[in-house]
Amino acid sequence: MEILTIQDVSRRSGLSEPTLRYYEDIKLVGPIERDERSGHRRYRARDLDTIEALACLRAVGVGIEDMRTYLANRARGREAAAEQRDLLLRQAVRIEAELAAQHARLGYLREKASLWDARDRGDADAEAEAMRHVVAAVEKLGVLR
Amino acid sequence: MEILTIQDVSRRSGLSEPTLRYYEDIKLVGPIERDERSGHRRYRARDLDTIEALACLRAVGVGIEDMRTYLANRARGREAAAEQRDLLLRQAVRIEAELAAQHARLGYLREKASLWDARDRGDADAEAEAMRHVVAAVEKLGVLR
DNA sequence: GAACACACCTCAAGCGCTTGAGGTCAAACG
DNA sequence: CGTTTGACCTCAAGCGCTTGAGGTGTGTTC
Repeated sequence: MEILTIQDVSRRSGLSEPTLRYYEDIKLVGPIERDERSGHRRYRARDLDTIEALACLRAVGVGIEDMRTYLANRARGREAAAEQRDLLLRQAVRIEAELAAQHARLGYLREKASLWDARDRGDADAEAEAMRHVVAAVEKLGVLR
Repeated sequence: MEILTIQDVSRRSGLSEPTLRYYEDIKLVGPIERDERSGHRRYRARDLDTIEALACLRAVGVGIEDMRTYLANRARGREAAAEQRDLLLRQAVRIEAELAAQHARLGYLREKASLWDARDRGDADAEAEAMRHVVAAVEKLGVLR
């Protein structure tokens, strides 16, 4: 029955100390026990388990409300397994879309950079060429119109 | 010399109306002319040009301060071309890193989903197997320690 | 025993927007 | 000619944290 400081938990979970305090404020975790004298947070191993799971979800861009749902499903166990799976699959689909978007963004940046590179070198032909590539990349970005 | 409403600009740039107002508030663009009677914003073609450029930068995750730098470089023209190119390349590198991170995230979500799927089906063997995959995926996520 | 470092605490403000409430103006309808 | 519709306005609060200020507690050093 080990006791962990907020620093320990921060290091092991990858969440910052303010984030850990924040998660407690909004009752996503805890309430966490406190040291009588100092008022400092004292985490238990069970708290760490939960927090590590949340850290993974956060890393994949899951929002607070979905985290609450996740914890609730987890508490219900096998009974809510199908819902849990679907929640995770929906997130996976989201990430796939973002992945495609990132590719388009990268293309745009590279083309735009080479446009300014051509300008820097004073190469008018390369500049005109790069301009066309930028226009094409912007289309893929799907942002304008 | 066409006049554009905020709605026009929103549609063409892909930025929401509140975002356009916000950008004016923080003096990233404008000040934009107003209709005498109604006080509504009236955009000119030059405004739209700037805003479209900002929309692309925003789409690729460039922050407000870097946008300011970008606009300043652009105003300086060829003279600041090298700086402009470097700013864009730095962003490209950032996106590449995020791309790799997204792959890891996607892997984690897929494995975790199949873990809960196994639980849902009550397949203990598949569950144990999926658990190992999850652990491996978490490593790649690089979040816990 | 005083002074320091260090980990922790709380509280408030900032980021880059989004959402919503509440109100104004202009044209169109009955 | 009153009213509805629609696009616009401003202002305030919310999101999910991060950053910073200002203060307390504990353990080590001189």
